[in-house]
Amino acid sequence: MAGIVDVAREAGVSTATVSRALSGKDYVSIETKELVQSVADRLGYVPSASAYTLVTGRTKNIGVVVPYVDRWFFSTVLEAIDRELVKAGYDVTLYNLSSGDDHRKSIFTKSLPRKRVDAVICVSVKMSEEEIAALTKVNKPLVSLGGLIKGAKTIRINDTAAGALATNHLLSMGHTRIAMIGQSEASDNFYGVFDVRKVAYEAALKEAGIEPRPGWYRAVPRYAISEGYAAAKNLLGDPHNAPTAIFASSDELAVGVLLAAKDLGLNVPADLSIVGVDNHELAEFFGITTINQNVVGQGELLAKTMLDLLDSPDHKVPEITDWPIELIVRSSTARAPSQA
Amino acid sequence: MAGIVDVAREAGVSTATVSRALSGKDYVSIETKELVQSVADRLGYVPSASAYTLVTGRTKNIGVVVPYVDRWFFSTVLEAIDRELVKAGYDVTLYNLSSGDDHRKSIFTKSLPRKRVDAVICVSVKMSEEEIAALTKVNKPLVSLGGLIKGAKTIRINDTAAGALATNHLLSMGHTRIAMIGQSEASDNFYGVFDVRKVAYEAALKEAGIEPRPGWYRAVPRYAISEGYAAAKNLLGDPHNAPTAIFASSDELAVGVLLAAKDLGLNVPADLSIVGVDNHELAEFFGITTINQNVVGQGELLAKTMLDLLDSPDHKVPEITDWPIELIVRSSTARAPSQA
DNA sequence: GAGAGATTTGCATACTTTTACAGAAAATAG
DNA sequence: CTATTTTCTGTAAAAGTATGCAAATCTCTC
Repeated sequence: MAGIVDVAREAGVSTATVSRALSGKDYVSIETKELVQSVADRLGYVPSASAYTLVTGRTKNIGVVVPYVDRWFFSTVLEAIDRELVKAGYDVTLYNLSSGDDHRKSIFTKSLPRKRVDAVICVSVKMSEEEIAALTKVNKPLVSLGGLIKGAKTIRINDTAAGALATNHLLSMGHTRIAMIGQSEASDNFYGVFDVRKVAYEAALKEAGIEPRPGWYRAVPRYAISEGYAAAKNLLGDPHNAPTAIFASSDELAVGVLLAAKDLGLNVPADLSIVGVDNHELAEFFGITTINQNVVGQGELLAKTMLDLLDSPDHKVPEITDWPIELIVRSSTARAPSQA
Repeated sequence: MAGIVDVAREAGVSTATVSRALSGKDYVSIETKELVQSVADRLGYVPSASAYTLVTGRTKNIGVVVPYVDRWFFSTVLEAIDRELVKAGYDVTLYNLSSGDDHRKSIFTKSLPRKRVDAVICVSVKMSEEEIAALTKVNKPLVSLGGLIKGAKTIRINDTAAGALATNHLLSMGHTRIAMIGQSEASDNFYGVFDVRKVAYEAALKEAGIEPRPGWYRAVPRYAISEGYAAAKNLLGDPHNAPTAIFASSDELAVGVLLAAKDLGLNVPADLSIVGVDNHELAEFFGITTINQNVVGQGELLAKTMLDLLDSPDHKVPEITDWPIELIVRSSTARAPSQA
């Protein structure tokens, strides 16, 4: 457990010189620098992070708040964020909201403001007014992905555009019987997109002169293959009154739809067109037409935005950045079957 | 930015009393306690983590090292670990080795020893001798999942038993033409199980008097549906010389095998039996016979073991704990087809 | 009422590092 | 060769909290 005084004594210099030699950001002769360096190595000296933080106020640590970590979107974006931050010399501590509501409070009132982190990144978390206030009060940079946090820089995809893009793609191919599977507002943690995409889907239908049928929107609690499968089985159950196209709010749901269709003997895309969202790895494998939202890219931009903010806190970043989306057409969509 | 001195002044007591009142672990009258509490609340005082750490030596923070975070096993186990640690009042900082090799070194030589964490948990990471030495030198509790780290408490499933269990299940149903798909040693980070399970599979075959065919073991770089699909297409390509059963080293691979079989017009389990490993959510959905390793349970035990160690460092924990596994028979395995 | 014990508080120190300040030595300019 | 600037190093003062020690108050008991 060698401290800075040990290496100072051993090297025959003051602790100030040791500090300067190792940080390398001030005048120090080349010889002493090398001497100190070698002594530090020999003693296995590593500066104490807490002392560093106490005196500088910087932690070199960023908090990342997520609703879950064991779901595709979040683990993927977390990986991307981590990679960027780590490149810049930051550690990341994880604040997982799914660990329980009682814990949630302590995250926002204790952990986050406790000078543990230099900044916080929120990924699709729904926060209360007080929580936002608690965070902004301590005056830490705050950027957010997806969720809408007043006063924080936010990056998101335009879910209205996404819903319209998917629906219009199907409409343009002659479909009029279009159903949708989206996420229900199941969790307090997750800033879901359930509503926005649904509204866009319905608006696009109306624009085309089609009245949306209430029974053709299905809300599922999670983006999982099994959920998409069950919902699709339901939607497609009655062959005489089934949609010819399904817009699934995630690719995992879309895969479930595809499998359900196969099990029902339906031909995709001849009998049923499917479009998903995400450009998940599975979408490529199953040939599913999807809306690419490049989750990794979003995570990287998020992290870079945060680093910018950290470098120059006064640097004005636009409040909301819309991340581009694009339709990727694969083999799960085709023209609507001619009305038999 | 109220400090302890501010609340002390405001409450008309000493900082020592404030500290004791808020920590609640020493004599302090009920009135002063409440007074201090209310003043602290009013001022929005939260103790500085770095000052606390500096004086106590404890960080209330645990480092978790993973090879990746965006893969099922790791995000699942991470979620479980986090939940347990958070319950006990610890934060977790994430050290993701996939962020690059240059960064990897700094994790083990800088971040981890820098008194940032009270302990470290390693999940299936392959570590060099020096890395282990660097960690044990700083004398921090270290527990490991899966990987084999000399001197650290390790929890793992017995992969030899897993390989034997799967293979024997197939043998017991009369299969003699059994192939296997496993993970290749692709990554420097990941302490893979490729070898152990393969050896067990071959041993079980030999024990049954069957000589394993080299071409019937396929190594894939990742546990992904697409990889399993491709490997299976390959294995099953020649109908006259195809296996009647495939042991896939993960359920995701097994799903890929299942889909490949379907595409080839094979009936599962009549024509082909499949057994996976993990008891992944998908295994239940697809009805795949698998070896349940209860990843969540492993993560929880891992975290609890760590907490035990933190409470009583001298408390002897067995070096290696074998986590129980069990065969879950579903509809993907059946007796071997009678030799036509 | 006195002594023993329990309870309550304050004083002062320690934890480890960075950095402003100042002074000394070396380099450069005129 | 002096005056100025640049380079180098040390001294000392923070940063914010926990805690050992001592002093003071209170509660009993005999």
